[in-house]
Amino acid sequence: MKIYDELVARGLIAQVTDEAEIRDLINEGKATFYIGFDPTADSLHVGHFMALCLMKRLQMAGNKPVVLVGGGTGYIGDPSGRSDMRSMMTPEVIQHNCDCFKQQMERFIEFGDDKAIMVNNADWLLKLNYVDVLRDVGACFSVNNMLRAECYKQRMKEGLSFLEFNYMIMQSYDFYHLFQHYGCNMQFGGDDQWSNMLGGTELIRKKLGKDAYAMTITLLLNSEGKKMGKTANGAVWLDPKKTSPFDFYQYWRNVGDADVLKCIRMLTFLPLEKIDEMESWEGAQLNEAKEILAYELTTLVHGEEEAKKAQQAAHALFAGGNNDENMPTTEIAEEQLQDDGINILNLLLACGLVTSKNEGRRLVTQGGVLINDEKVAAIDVVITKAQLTEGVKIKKGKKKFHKAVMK
RNA sequence: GGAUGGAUUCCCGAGUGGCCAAAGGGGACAGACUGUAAAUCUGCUGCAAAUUGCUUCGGUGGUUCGAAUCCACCUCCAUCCA
Repeated sequence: MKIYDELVARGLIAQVTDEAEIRDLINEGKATFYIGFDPTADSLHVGHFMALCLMKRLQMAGNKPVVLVGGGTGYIGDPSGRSDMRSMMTPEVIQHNCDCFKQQMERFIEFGDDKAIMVNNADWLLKLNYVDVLRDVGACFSVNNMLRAECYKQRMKEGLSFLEFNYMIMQSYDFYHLFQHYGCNMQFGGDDQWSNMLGGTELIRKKLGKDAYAMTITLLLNSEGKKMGKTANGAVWLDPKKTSPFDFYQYWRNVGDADVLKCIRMLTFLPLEKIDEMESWEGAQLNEAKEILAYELTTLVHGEEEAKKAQQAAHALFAGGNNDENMPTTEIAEEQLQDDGINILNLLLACGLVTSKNEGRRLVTQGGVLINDEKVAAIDVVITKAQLTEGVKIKKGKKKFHKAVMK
């Protein structure tokens, strides 16, 4: 099966400008394609992960990836799919984020002279002269058309600044620039980028009279139609310091039944035949599929060793074992004790399991805290120094485990 | 530049002088049921201390015994007019 058909079979492709052309191009490894990443944080997250995988797949098929970090567009902020204006980032922050991105990407994509390259649009965007740009590319854009673009629809109701309105133009300019200087003939991106990407192909056609192509990746939505990779605490990060491999593993281990197969298909590199076999699994059997999903993805992002550790830790905790080797641990210092013990609320707080004593109080009252597998009955329970020296296992709710020991 | 409306606790959204830590919904969290799923039901949702104190309703001042609520100024946003 050729790469294009594989992408289709995996459900990765959302929209394309010209299917026949694109199929030939990437099947024959003749595409030089770019994907843009806006440096809005100091780590990539699951949303970017799909794009990285896609780049990897295309690279394996002989195509040349161009990673574009939005050091320049970061100054503007993409209004697509946002309901409010992004707070402006300082140049220092943008630069720092770009650097972090680069480090993380090197895990996934092979960079090198004839392989993938990374560029930063700050290198050309920041030098632009306003009037020149207006004359040069501004003339090619119809405001009427831009206003019709899906990415601005929502913001038309809530207010859209001129700054953000220009995001599409900057992104289009990027494509135009890459087309000319790097022979980049194709752009990939999330489906929410569709109109921005079309802006680029239009610009290239108008300025150069040549065809360039665009293709969007299906957004990874769960069965409720929400973007995956987001939790209440924010995104699921690829940086192990921001989302531990265990938490990363658990995120995928806990996806809904309806979403497992879709995730496996879209995100893992397992052969399609194997995935098709899983299609018939149902009920509790899907738990197996979830483990496969979690293991595969953790391996891709954090390496096999970390994936194994995470899986073992999960088995130990949920399958009733007592192995607490890989449990997150907090060390309690002598001065945190009072009369050779620590109150349960203070302990929860010290371990970062609650953000306030009130929250801890609620939790304990509702029976949500277990120490060494025994329910904590009252808020005035004290954990003794002797217990802490042994190490205590704290269970918060159903899925959060933590260990506390004396320093 | 002018007119009008608006800014409330994580989000949406009530509240228009004391009974307001602030209705209702969503989300989050916890419990029951389960398969570390979904659905459902229950509880819970500012901070601290035993029924009390402290901080909160865009910002700064003011009126009042008492302000989310009234007044002044400021900031930001939307709609209409230019």
